[in-house]
Amino acid sequence: MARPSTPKLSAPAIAASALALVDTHGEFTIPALAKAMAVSPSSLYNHVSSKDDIVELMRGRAMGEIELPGSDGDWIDTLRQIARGYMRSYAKHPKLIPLLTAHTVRDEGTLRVYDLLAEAFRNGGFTPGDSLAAITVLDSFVLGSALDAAAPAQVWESTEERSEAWRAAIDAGQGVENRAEKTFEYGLEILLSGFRQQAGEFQREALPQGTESATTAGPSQQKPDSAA
Amino acid sequence: MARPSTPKLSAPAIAASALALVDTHGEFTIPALAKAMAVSPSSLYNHVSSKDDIVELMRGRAMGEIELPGSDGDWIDTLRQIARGYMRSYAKHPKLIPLLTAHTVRDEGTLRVYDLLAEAFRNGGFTPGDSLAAITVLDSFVLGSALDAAAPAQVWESTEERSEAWRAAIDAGQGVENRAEKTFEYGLEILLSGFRQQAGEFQREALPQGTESATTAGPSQQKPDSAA
DNA sequence: ATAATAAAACGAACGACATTCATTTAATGT
DNA sequence: ACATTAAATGAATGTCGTTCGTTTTATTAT
Repeated sequence: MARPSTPKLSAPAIAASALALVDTHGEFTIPALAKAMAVSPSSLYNHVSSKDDIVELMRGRAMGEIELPGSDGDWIDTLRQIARGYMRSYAKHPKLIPLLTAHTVRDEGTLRVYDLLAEAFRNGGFTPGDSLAAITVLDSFVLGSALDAAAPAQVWESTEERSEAWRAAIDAGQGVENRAEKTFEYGLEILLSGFRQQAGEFQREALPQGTESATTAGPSQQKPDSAA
Repeated sequence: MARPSTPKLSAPAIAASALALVDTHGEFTIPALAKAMAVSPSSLYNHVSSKDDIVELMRGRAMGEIELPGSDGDWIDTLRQIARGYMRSYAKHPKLIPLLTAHTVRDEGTLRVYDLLAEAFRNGGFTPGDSLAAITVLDSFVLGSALDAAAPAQVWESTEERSEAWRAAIDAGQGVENRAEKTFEYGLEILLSGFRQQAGEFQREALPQGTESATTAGPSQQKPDSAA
């Protein structure tokens, strides 16, 4: 076959098929992808420059589904929504994550997330240096959570030869709905509480006396206050 | 060459050479490893059953350097020491991490860490269910931090076309000594504070006073679920 | 001591993979 | 209409992970 009337391939189509392949089989290979698209392997290179390129396209596609909040609301709310959207984008394609971690980020949509995070922390009164640290912490947690959620058959199955406390924990986790998501929310609230507290300390330092005015950029949000 | 008087290979030696290769080149391949050991590629299979097997050996070697605390001290201190040791083991071999994330944990030394974590949280008064959530959160953060530290050329370089707040944060981070390590400590303390606070709430709930017995198990965290 | 067995190296070979290139044919622009 | 570009192809290349049969040497049992 030579050039067809209607093109069989395109960069987005390749990304979509590759993502579907990864979602089902956990890995993808050029021959397999070509077969899935009913095409010759070499044909792919008319639209894509390398396999890594395809991985980067998949990242963009997975991240494209994220809903980013405006910067109008409370900065903590903004952080929470970004982190959730980020995490959910990953959670939709668990098998993709190990591929992404081996490669450098180039996707514009992904980089845009860091802009919003930086602005949110600045709104919370963080210095640029503290913002970087906080962004890194949040990013690390989201990435780690995604990885953890992507490895279901990992540690969580091997109760052989393990401690009593560990087996009890595993047993308690059996049959819980959306455990990964709930766990993520749990850790996220801890981090947000820490950020909020730090922001409060900024304000206290800035004031002439030790008064706790919660009025300006207020810690308006309540602590998660578990079980009450 | 046939069987030599003194064996040129052994599983530990292969792991060591492979780890050295990964540390320097960021990747390793059977031919490259064989060449580094002055040996034929097929010879490796007399001591190792697959490439994944070698990866698992590398994990054990990297984790073997961890110093695990006894369970005598304060449970928060125990958690801190475990997390630090875990993180440092990873930090010594940053290039190794992307390889590990693609594979399931089998190494006994690594699994032992989860035993200690479970015991520490139980000592802190955590229910098994809450222990599992907390362990997962801590594990995710450590893993994500290690990944973040392993990707130096990642996001942190591209200040092109980014927001003002982001560029300011990046600038503030330039030239900081041990930024990754400091950032890890920062996030770790936030998490430990959250755990400590939750443990305090356990105790308060356990008191006979104004009891409002709420939830029984699970990551007793409720979504504050923001609007917008 | 000698014979049998297992261990440790090797080279050759296989199948899979990522990628390149020359070639063919169709669409597009002037 | 005609030149140029785009999109597919098959063939070919080099690498990689792995298996197998072979050879030589240690080790073990008798």
